[in-house]
Amino acid sequence: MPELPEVETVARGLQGSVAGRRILSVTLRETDFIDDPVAIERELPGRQIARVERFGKFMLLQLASPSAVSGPAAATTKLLAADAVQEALLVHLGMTGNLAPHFAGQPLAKHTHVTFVLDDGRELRYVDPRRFGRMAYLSGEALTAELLRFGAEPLLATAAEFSRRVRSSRARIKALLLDQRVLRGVGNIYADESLWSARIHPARSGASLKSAELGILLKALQKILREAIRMRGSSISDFVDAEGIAGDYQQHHKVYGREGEKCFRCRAKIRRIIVAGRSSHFCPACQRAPHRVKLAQKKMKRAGRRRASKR
DNA sequence: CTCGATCCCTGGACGC
DNA sequence: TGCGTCCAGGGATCGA
Repeated sequence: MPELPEVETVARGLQGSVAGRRILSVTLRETDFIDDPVAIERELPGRQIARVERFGKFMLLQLASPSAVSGPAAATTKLLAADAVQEALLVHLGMTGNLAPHFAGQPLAKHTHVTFVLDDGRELRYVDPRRFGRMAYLSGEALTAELLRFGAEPLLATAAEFSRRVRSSRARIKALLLDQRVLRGVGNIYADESLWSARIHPARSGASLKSAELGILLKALQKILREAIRMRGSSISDFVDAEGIAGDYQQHHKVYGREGEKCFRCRAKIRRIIVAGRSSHFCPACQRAPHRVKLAQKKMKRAGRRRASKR
């Protein structure tokens, strides 16, 4: 499941392997995950991939304008701000997406939905069994508007702005971490890992959190994301990067996927509950439940006893 | 505003 | 071996 570190790993790989290449032609197969397939077929052929960057969980394949001179200079032009990008192919990997170059002669993997033929005998192929991904060609104001929907980059966010966004909401912190309008790029794994690190229960409301706690949480999140990027992401299910290499960070998960195992800090059993519709892994001893969760638990226990005594 | 529910989709795990 | 069922979760959407 590609989240920020996994997408960063793929984007860096593509920046190294396909930036500067020109797209000669496009072949689409399944298109239900593409915003406007016709626009892709119309706009991409003949265009040069100037640069590949990550934006939240998206990859932005920035396109050089058709008249631009190809070559190293064009490929290394640094994009300073999202609103400076004129045209781009947005690619979201969803749960099972993979975007990687292949030699043209190689057989097509099952679920290959998009093929971009490149000018060097390779093809950039998008493979996505579940099609939870998204692909869109956007330019100008439409591109700007799309990018503005998202919150701060987690690695660049300041404690003050993070704190402001979280504390003004009564939603649960787990939901807020997953909300791409608050921070862009955090998914289920890194939300759980950072909450464990900061000893915050996933069901705490944003408004209930102290600024100091949120400062610790953001620092923890940033440290975990940087570490995960260094290890090329977490490979659970079958994530591999643009070179086909698996990540290693899953070896370092402290709570994700460890239900029933012992907490590395206090040896209590890691629990899994559903928060914000997602599996949430946490240590019940290190991450204290908010009052209303405790009340709900008591209520359930009372109900359980009533049922038992009726028989 | 925030919630849960539902849907999208396939593959892997699991029980029988 | 095969078949049915459940689950994984990022995101959109809808009604409460």
